[in-house]
Amino acid sequence: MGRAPCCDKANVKRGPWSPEEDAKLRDYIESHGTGGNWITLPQKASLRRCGKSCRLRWLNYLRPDIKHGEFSDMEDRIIFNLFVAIGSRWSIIAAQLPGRTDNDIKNYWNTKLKKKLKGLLPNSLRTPQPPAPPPPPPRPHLATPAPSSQQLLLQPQLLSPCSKVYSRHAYVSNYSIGAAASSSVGMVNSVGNTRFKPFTIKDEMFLGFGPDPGSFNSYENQQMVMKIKEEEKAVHPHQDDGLYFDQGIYQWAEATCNEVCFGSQYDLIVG
DNA sequence: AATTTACACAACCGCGTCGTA
DNA sequence: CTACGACGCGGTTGTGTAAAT
Repeated sequence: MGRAPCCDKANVKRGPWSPEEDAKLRDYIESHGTGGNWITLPQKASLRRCGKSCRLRWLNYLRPDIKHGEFSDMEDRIIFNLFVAIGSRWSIIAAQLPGRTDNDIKNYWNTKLKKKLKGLLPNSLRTPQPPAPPPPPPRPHLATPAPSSQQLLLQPQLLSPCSKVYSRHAYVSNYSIGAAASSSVGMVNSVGNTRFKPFTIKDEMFLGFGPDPGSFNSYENQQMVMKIKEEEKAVHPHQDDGLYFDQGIYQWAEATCNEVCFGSQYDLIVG
């Protein structure tokens, strides 16, 4: 016994929407709203379409605030960074890109961005994965050497407690994330409200995440971020902590980065 | 010019979740 | 507590079009 279909498929039109159907749906929603019930909407709007199809058409195409056209470099980075951090959670990623839909981003990722990323990875790290290389030498300027991503992959116990946020994708890919959410936990729990500032990273950069000093993982890094935070606070006394952090880190990253790069090899530091 | 292939994106499908009776 | 309906999400498929042969 399968699930009952959501509509009578025999009496419902499928396939591409005509301009007339678009106009009917748009007119109806603009004058009546969705009424909170997509199932009954097509009948009310005199459309021979499934309610689900109407919902999709409206949300992904007809909504007035939809942004069509090319993705910007900044949008590319946000998508890339979030995908590495949280995987294929398209709706969450879309929440960070005003005017873009989850479907749009998913298509864009599958058709373009994935290839773009693949082109940027060194041959040795493209799928299938080769045998594990020897671990990189410890970073000289860290008080305590951070585990390499390879080590993290092999020793998953090292990932707690913050691994919930910067998920397995980061370690498995052996590639960096360059995203700072205002709170590493908030990013997952209340992503809709999270200020998100993307930036690119380079090999020599060491980043901690989150405005809470406890989430940093090297003393030097913590000091650096706290310093930036204080400076930001002096300049923008009316903004809250999360924003100081994001702006400060962003500026720091910009100042440290000489060139823009995706997927630069990088040892992810887990707080 | 005709055909094939590759690509982009719109649309569908099925499942999980949530709210409600 | 349970059943049911509706919604939302992510994976997959379908379709139109441009590029290549």
